[in-house]
Amino acid sequence: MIGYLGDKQFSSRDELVRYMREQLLGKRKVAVDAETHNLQYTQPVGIGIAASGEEAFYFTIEPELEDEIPWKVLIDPGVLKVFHNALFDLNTLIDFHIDDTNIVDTSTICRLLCQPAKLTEAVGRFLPGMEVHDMSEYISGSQTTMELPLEVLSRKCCQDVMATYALHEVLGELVDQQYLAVEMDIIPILIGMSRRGIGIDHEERVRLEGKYETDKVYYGGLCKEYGFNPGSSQQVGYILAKRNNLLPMRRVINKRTGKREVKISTRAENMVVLEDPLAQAVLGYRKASKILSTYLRPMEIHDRAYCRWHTEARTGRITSTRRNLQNIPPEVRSMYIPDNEHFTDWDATQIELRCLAYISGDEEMQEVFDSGGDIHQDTADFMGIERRIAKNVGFAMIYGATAKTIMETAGIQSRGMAEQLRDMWFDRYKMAGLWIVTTQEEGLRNGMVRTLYGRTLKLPSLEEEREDGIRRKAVNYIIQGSAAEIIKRVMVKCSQLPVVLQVHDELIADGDAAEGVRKLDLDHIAPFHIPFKIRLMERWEV
DNA sequence: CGAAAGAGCCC
DNA sequence: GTACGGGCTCTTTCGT
Repeated sequence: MIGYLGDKQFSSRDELVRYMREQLLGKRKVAVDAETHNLQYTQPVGIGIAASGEEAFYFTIEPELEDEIPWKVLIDPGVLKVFHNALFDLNTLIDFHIDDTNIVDTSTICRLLCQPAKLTEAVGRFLPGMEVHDMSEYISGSQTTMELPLEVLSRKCCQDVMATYALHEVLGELVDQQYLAVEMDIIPILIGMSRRGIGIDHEERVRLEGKYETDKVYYGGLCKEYGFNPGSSQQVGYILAKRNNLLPMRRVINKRTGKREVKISTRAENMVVLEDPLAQAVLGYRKASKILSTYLRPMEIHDRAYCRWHTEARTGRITSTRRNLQNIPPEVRSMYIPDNEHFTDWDATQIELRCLAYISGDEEMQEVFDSGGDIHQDTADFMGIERRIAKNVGFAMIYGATAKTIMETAGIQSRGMAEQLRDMWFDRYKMAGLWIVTTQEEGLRNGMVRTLYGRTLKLPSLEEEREDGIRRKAVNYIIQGSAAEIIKRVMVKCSQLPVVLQVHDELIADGDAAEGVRKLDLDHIAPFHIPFKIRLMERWEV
């Protein structure tokens, strides 16, 4: 079936096909949207194509695929294909071998412009008068698009592509084209990673499950003897309080009931210091059950590990979802195995502090990095403290931590001591310190900051967040966002390698890619030096 | 049943 | 009297 939305009338299908041929073939740019069975990724049921903001065509996808026109257009690298959320559409259309080199994505453009990325919202803002609808207006919950009358789906899809086309006309030129190109190059890479997945050694998985199951049963049994569920922080809090353990209390207003409540915090950081063996049992239980329920059990039903990659993090970071593979604890990494004997791992060493050194223009810090020194050791030597603590202070600076949190995370006795450490850090790295302060002020004034490559990151407003929170974000967004965009450029440069995983400052490829990585000269990808540490391993190691 | 809260895993 | 940036997922709890 072919659908049409526009102001033409056709007396026959042949006439429509003829017209469509005229309108679509030979165009340099079209907007595309795929409709799927449901809101999860599945098979596409139809695609919409528009070569203008005024009319669009809809093709149902049938087994015979008799209509060759959409595919002729979509496989052509000479045609710019505009999507709104290309990551989704290209993934659903993967079996049709759509060209993915000449694409652009209006949702990414919206995000780069700090505008709402949802199609209905973006259209509402930039194309008032254009009609688009959210799928939720048509279907709810478990319903599928299949249950919609064809005409309704066709009309909706046509409206979406027309809007996407128009949105690109309006916004396309407003963003930095080079920056946009990197974002677009990332999309096929992420799809490739999503589809490739990672091998699982199920024998190893079973071994690990046995180990943590034993722990869980043991600690769980201990708690059961005392009649409470260690999985319930509420029960844990009451029991431990009754046994005279000192834990922090929080007075909080329950959002649902509006009543004031006192809550006992049973977080691990609060409980490790307790003498009570029951507290330690709870911690043992939590550790084991976390690893079982989040990292081991869910893999039982899967041959390989797959996740979906996204680019919507506020700082421009890439994230992994639907079985997050970016937070696998070292304890269970051994169950991930390569398809080709090895994994090759390369990571950008201390990329965030290097960003800070470069962006702030801090010469002391740059000097340490340029001479191949160890920044944390340098800090430690200057301050006369352990490296571990110096490292903590360094991170605290990037995160904008207060003296109190430095004290807690670095395990320092007094608050005064933590303040002293922070002051010494400012003294050692004067420019960086100055930059942090001025960045906070500018962030507060402008409501946004800019990264290394010029991406604008919006900060929360004073209505949404306290001033000190905004100050911290101003600094951190620049550092984290800049590191993220460097890594994205690295990924694009590594696009010929079989990369299976990205963990923020680290990439992992299947097989021995060490030589391939070395050849790419990644150390000079940014305007400053970033050494990449390359490792070859037989399974995912720590 | 779903949302919120609390916890804990990663960089 | 004062919460460290960005993520994701799991379990419990509680109101509907």
